[in-house]
Amino acid sequence: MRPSKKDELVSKALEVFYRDGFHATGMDKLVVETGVSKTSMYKHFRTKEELILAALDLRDTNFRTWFLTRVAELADTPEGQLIAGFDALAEWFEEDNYRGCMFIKACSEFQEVDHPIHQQAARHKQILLDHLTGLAQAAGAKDPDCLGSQMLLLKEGAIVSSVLISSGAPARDAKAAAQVLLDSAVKHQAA
Amino acid sequence: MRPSKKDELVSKALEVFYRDGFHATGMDKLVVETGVSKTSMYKHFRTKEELILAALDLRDTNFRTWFLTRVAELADTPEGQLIAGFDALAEWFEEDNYRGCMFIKACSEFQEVDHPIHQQAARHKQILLDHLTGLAQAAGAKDPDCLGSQMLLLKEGAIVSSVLISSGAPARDAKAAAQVLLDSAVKHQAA
DNA sequence: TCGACTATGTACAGACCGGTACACTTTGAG
DNA sequence: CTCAAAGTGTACCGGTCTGTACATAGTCGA
Repeated sequence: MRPSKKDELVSKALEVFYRDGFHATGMDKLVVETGVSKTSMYKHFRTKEELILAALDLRDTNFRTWFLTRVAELADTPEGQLIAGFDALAEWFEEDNYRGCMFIKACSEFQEVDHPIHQQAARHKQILLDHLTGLAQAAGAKDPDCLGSQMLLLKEGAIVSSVLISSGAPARDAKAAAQVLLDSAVKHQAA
Repeated sequence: MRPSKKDELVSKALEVFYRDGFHATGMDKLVVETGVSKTSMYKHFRTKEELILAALDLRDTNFRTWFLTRVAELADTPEGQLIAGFDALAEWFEEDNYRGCMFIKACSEFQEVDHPIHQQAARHKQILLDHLTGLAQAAGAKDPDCLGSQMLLLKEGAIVSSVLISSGAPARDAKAAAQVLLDSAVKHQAA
């Protein structure tokens, strides 16, 4: 099938970028790994940046789909889902090829705030934030924006820490923290 | 003076690496920015990696010195210092040239866990973690390891979020979260 | 079978990478 | 002043980067 060819390239590029980084991955390496010719590659993507953006877009879709699905499997109340997110993270951290958050890395390598890659990463995080804020609101938190932001903080922190200390432990600590914050925010509401 | 020349090179390299990233910064650019010749540069540092390690070492010293000093100025009890750390972060986020955490970026660009650069970054975080755990213990937390880890999680999360959304707001949310966690951990202890 | 058109592969351009060879300038001892 | 040792600047190495020109192979209507 023709259209899947491009998707296949993006998928493979995503894998290599995630594994080796953006600047450290040359188009030559991608050409070798995907098996297509350079010409074909540049037919589908005019520049490397366009390929990176496509890879990030795929990553955004994949990750959010996986995360939302997994969380929905683990819990069916807003409160439960906020907490379950950290169990999902813990599972992610245990994966063999876990290398941290691709969007954090993208922002590390492309730092200018107005860079398309930076902005795409920011968009991804914003969507997650909106989701968490929505859950916080549904859970009846006193200040949903604050609680949502805090949940995201804990998630980012857990991701970064898990990479830096090569351990899944941060997910557990983050989950415990989330529980305390959630209880506090909801209790405040009730009081 | 001889030793200061090398320090000067490291200092300038640190600035450029922090601003532009590691892979994106070539030795040629550093040579131009520092004004020395390439030969001199390679007299002081045998490889680029050695220069990066020296820059990270300087960063480690500078950051920890600044952080500990600032926190000590802001509070003089363990509890107060745990919270004041987030005020210090907020000030950092407001700096003009703020670009996030250099060590997170280093790990993003050099992902192999056994890479010297990765390990040096991990060491930096470990020292911070030990410090925070110590404060948590002094504050009388029930589980100092957990609380210290959570404080670090919130810090990392705030740093990452502040970069991704280009705002200092995460520091405020992280501080609020830290206060709740601290109260909870200490109250548990008393109960 | 032909011929126009599209997709692919190869080989290369021009710039830049980390790193070095070597000629040069400066310095200090005698 | 002489001369060797140390420090400096320039020009360059092979390799790799992103991106392209061009020749070839495959496809489809007539």
